[in-house]
Amino acid sequence: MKRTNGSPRASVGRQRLLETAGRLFLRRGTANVGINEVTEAAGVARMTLYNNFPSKEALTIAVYEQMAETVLQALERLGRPPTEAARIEAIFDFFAASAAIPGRRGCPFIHASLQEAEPAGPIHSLVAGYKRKLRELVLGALDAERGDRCEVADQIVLLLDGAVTEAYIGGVVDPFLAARRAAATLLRSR
Amino acid sequence: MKRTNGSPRASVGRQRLLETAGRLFLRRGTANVGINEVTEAAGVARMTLYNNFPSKEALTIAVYEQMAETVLQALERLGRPPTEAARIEAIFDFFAASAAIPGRRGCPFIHASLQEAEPAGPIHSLVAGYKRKLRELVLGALDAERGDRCEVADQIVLLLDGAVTEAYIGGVVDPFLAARRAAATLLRSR
DNA sequence: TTGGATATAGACCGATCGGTCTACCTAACT
DNA sequence: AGTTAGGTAGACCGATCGGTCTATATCCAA
Repeated sequence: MKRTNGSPRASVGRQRLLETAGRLFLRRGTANVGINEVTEAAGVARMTLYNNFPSKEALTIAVYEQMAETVLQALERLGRPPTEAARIEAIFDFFAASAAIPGRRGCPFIHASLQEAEPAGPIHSLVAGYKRKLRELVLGALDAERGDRCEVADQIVLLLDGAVTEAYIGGVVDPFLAARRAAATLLRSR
Repeated sequence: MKRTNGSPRASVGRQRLLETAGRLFLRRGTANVGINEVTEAAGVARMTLYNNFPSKEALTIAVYEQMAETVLQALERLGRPPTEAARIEAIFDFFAASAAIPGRRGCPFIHASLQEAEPAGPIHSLVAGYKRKLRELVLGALDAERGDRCEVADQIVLLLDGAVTEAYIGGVVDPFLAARRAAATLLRSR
């Protein structure tokens, strides 16, 4: 066999497929990107996809699982600035930079969920889990003594969702400016 | 001819198609609902669709144009409660009720935009226009003397977007409660 | 060197899609 | 009564999709 040691799952083709599919799905949506396009862009044979994933749906799920891990890890790597306001600002910085990348279509996870035909299913569960973890992360960035921590965390998540969405849609001129100022006001008025 | 008076465009089949397609598109997305399903559900022949619209895309645009008109008219029909706070509350009531309808998948316009393969195009323009008009409507509900009207309007739109989205995703337990309280705080801290 | 697992290109399949065409029916106006 | 526009049912078309199969090439380990 080719590799005696190391997980056979960690093939180079598999990782290339995950990265390429992720990039294409982000820009056009899971349903609008075909198997042929993914494999060709990844420089991989179509059979390599089906040797690593049982179906396109399985590839899709793996793509967004990895993407969620990557995003949450990047957020944790922001560290812990000394003040609550700075910690929240850093989170807004992260998502503002992310939303500004050309080709972005709002939150990639919401995009994935809205591409599905049915509202339930593994992708929807994955996205719900990601958003809950994001909320936990925001909660952890708030001062522990704060009595309204939970509500403020919810509110900041809503502002993030709204800002990322409007950065794509364009109904609000500078959504991240508005969202940051709103968050600052909410933090101040404890 | 069948009808000498009245616009021939206002055919019964055309309106049935718009309503049926709107209902199906809302629940499953424009790309996940086929022409056959729309015409069968509308109780209309496939040719009736193509006698009233040049293509599925044209039907889709007409559906969301009518939907935007309907939503904005319903919001204007909320009237003008005496206080600013009550006017904003009424808007949140409207969207909370709308988001609670079974089968809803967040904002229907964002859903439509994210179903498209490409980020530009008529649907995206339509959605951007709708969101701008929504922002204008919120702006009009704020006290005229308020110096921070524009920013607060932006912020409330972000909260609405976030709440409608999370009502679908489920990452926040009671998104409209959090959004209302955030809006109240922002209004108070002028 | 050889055996065996992996990757490759590409033909192939059935299903579905948007869209067209045709033949027929119905019902209102002259 | 006859004309005619609009609606209907359904066969049909080309394109695309996800997925399978096969024959060939590659390369590591024994």
